[in-house]
Amino acid sequence: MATEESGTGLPASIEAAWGLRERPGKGPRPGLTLGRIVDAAVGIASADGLGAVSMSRVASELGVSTMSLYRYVSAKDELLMLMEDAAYGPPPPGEPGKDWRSGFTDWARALRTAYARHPWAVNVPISAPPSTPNSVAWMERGLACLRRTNLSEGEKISVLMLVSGFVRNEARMTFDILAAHRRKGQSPESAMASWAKLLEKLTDAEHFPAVTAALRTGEFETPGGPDDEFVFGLERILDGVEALISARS
Amino acid sequence: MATEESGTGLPASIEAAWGLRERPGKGPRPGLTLGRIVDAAVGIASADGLGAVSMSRVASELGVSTMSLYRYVSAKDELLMLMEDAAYGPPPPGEPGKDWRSGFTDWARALRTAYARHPWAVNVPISAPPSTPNSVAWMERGLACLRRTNLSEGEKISVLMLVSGFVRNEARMTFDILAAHRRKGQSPESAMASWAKLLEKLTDAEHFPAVTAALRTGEFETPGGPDDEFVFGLERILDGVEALISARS
DNA sequence: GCAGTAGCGCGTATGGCATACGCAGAGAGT
DNA sequence: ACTCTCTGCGTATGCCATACGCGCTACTGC
Repeated sequence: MATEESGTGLPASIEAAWGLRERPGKGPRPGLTLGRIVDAAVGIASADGLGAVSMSRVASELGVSTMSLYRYVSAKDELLMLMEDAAYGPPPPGEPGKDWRSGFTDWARALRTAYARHPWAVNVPISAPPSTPNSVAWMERGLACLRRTNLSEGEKISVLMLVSGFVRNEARMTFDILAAHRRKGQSPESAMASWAKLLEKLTDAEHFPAVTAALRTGEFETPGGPDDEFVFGLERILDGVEALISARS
Repeated sequence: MATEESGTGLPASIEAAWGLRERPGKGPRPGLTLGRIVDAAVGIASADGLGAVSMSRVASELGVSTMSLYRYVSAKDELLMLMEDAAYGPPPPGEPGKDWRSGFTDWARALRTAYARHPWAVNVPISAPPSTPNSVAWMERGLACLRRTNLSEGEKISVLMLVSGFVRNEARMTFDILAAHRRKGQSPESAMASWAKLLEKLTDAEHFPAVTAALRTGEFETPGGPDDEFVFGLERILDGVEALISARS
């Protein structure tokens, strides 16, 4: 069975990404590397979106046949996992002098930047907790920011999941919806405004008083942009975490 | 063009879901309804997952040909939007006497319950802000919980997005990863534990000190279950919102 | 009552997709 | 030199969404 080895339970290609797995010097030399395959797939996704990534497209980009790829990757979702890992890249180092909150804010912003650079990454389906090299490295960096707090280890992990989930979700909303809006020929800036217009047509004050009230203030039209939405959410969450930390001391 | 009408910019089938669109008594009586199609699709998704929902499968479930469905829905993603809307269902009424926080907590828990009933719904790709009847009704209810706070309308919407995004993301993690784990033949309870085992094999104390420290406490093994994770995250976020509300008064 | 016409169901066809299977040749270890 | 494993890949299967156009239905205006 090519899907397991060394008892990690991980797919073979993911083990290869961790640098386990030596070449058994038997048959012909491989003409490809996992890295080249992943790079080609990432290039396609960056150019034409995740939907354009097909095994045959990746293969033809590399000048090989479709089925050759299956010598390196046992299924397409392994390739997707590796693409996501490549999208994250190694986490930024992090400055040791900083308090947990500003360090963690940097971490979250850096993660968001990674998604901004590779918007397709938010659409990779997640079927397992983080287990690729860069994912775990990001997790390590995030936990390191929380090291000096009085949170329990379990709480640190919960906070990490909470914030990374927020960043991912926020990135998805932002980059995905804006991209879809652009695809429909509208300018990305007009997304909120045309949503408001739509809701005005669909809702009436009797059945939707709260929505109507929100629409009346016109604040849909001046949302301040997606970046403000990100900052707002992150600040709220970190305020909540800070409250927990304070309650502990 | 069948994709637009009445200037809402909405797909025809979504307008139909809003109850706009009268039948122009011209041609033969339709043999199907949008509702029956959506119900069939939901049934398939509930039984075999979202991936099992194909136009031909839905059609054969209804005893009609594949292409008949396209008289009611102009593309598969419209069907998916309608399925998602059906998964939410109408929001619970909400008790008027409650303060914002407990009302909003109820709202979030109810939303999570809706996802728990239809785990496939978290995998419906989002390409637009909420614009189906039940989505907007849930939004109305959520905003109503925040009515008596001193937040601006824009902030209320931001808070709503923050919390609904959290619920969706948390549901995805929980139900999706557990389902994948179950599919691999493992018991859902062992998911966290086997992740910990995996990380122990992949990380060393030199390169991953924080992860190693977290693993050493053994808190991975006793995570308290996904429900605790949900409650923890929600409490943190609401603490943050509460801090904002207090700062305003 | 009758023609026109819009809406309906559906058969057929196109062009994608992931991937199972097995073959031919490479090349290291014996 | 022989064997055995690993390589690349051609072929084939069975999915998928959906464009197009035909024959039919049943209501509207005459």
